[in-house]
Amino acid sequence: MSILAELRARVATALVALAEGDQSAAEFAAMVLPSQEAKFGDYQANCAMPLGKRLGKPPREVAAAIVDKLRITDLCETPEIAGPGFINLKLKDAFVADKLKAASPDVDRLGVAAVASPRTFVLDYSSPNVAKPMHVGHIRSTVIGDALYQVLKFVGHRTISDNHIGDWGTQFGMIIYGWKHFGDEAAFAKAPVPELTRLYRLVNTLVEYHALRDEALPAAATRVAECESRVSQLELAPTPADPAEQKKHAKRISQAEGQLADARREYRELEAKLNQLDSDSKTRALADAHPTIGQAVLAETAALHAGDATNKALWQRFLPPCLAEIDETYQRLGVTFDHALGESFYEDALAGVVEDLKLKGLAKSSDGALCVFLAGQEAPFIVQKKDGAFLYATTDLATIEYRMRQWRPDAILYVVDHRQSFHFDSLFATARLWGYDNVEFQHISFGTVLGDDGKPFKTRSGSSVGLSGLLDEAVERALAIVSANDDARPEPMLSADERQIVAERVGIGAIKYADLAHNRTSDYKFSYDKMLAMTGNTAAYMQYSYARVSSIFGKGGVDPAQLRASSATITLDHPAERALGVAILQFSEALDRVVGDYRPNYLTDYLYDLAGKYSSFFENCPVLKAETEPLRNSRLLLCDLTARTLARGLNLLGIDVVERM
RNA sequence: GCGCCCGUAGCUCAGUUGGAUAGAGCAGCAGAUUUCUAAUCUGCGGGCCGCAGGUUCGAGUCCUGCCGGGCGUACCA
Repeated sequence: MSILAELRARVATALVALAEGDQSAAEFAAMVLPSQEAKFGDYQANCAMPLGKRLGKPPREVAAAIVDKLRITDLCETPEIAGPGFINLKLKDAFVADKLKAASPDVDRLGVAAVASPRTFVLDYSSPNVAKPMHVGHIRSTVIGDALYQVLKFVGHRTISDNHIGDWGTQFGMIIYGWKHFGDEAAFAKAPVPELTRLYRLVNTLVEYHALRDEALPAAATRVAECESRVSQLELAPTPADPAEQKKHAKRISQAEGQLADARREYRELEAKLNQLDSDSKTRALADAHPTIGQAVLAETAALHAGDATNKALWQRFLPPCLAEIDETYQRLGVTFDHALGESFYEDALAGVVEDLKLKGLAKSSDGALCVFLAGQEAPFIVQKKDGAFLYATTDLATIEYRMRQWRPDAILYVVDHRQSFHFDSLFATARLWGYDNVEFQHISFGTVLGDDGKPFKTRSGSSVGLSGLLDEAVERALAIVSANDDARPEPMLSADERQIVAERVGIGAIKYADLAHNRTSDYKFSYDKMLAMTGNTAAYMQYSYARVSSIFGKGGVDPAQLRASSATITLDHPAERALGVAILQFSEALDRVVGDYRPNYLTDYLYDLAGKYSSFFENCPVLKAETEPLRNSRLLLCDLTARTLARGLNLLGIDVVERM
């Protein structure tokens, strides 16, 4: 149990008589939190104020009553009542020291106990589309999902990761169409994935061309016309006499003008895009030669789904090299999955899902499509198109059915970007109506990765940035930094091979850490310079902190394993030693917070704070040159615990450390 | 139109579910290196937490209304 949990339990016990019942006591006990400032102790109980309100007694009096009932002399100094009724709790140095000593030999878990009642989690993350190159958004899903998986597992839950690969969608119709019309057997034999990517891009461009010309551009033109007429209508309308109405009227006009400007800009952008495609004579010729390519692609997809022998054979031929390519990326990221059941896995279940939804009266026909209409939602959740084809809504429902039957999870987490929140709201609501109302569904949504311009991260030419190129660049930059730094030393300490290993870990770590350190719900700007910075909350800084702590053992000729097993004790006389010691013990609290909100950035924040506490300790407390042998050993034990906490924390985030850098 | 998310220092971002004087890094200024990794550390300056009300012992955090931005919104995923 974490110190926080222990303190809450003690406070809850003290509160039972005061707060009318166990449940209420636990509620108020939850108001025990770590203190923000050292002068307020290590933890504070904030429950006396609201409780005083409820009991109609002065909060300080209530606080005194709580303190009177509190049995914590084994953990804390005498509690202090401050301000309006805060109860400040300061841990006894001896308690902290003993707990650290007890955690020290626990090499893997650092004294972190497994949860008392484990739950079963299915985690759905990464989910790339086969044949469509992976991009930054996939990294974020992969990295956040993997971190949550590792943390949940570490704290003792049963975890199942399942990579829901998109291997059955329209993109395959594109590739099949592309292969039949533009395929190059020799190129495929030589390098299958690049050839398939070429076909995907080509067909996608042609489909886009026609969609642009026949639908998007005319629609934009209509919108411009609508906006124009609205503006002129408003301008012609009589100005109201009432000043307040006048203001509203003026605002409406300016809003309409703003919308008009937006519509015109959008039209110009689409027009420019079309012109660009038009000006490429090759693209233009191909587009003219394939006027109904959009429908044809859907037809190829439908044929695949219907079991067409040719298309199925092509699918079976194309899938393996695509999966191999994706696996290569996972290998580089150090990510593995328990299962990778793609969309195609559910092919046979889809008709049954729809049938069952109809049978239960949940799905109704509307405009020829089978829809689930949900309370409070205008747009229906479509489970079968009017042409008979199934959608990802159908697959997702079939997936829920399978996962519930197969693994009986308490929770299913989907790590998918925030733009799909509407889909997941509908999916979860439908699943509950369907009978899966006893499971926690969570859309672990995350924000968009932006470029320097504040727009979604793209290359200069506007295409999305390929994943491997992204990793390559990070590693390349890391190598330059590592080398420059090492060269600047009086005597360089790293061999060329070592530099390469360090660069790989620092570079990949930088990208992962940047994804994890930001609050997942917000967008963030992708910047190599920032993520590879040696100061601030970055992987490089954390890895450096680790290397710095670790080096002490080599320098001092100390074997950490022997030290842990020895009778050496820990003393916490210096404030920096004490602060570091308390921080180490709070590792499990950080993990609890990650699990509570599914937010890995609580762990990065914790690790950054821990590294800061270590820096302060490092500045103030000589370790190898400590005045006495016991003090030296005590400090070495702190260093060892710090190093292992940093390494374990980073490891849970999927980031590797190095001993020297 | 409707729905969801966001607005915190010049910039990039945190903010422990309502707690005490709002924090980091970068950038700026001033310091620390015969030292255990200076890829570091210490200090200073910098804030009507978008605006206006409300809820209460207490609001960056909750509610309402505005302003500004992003995303989504019937057969792609």
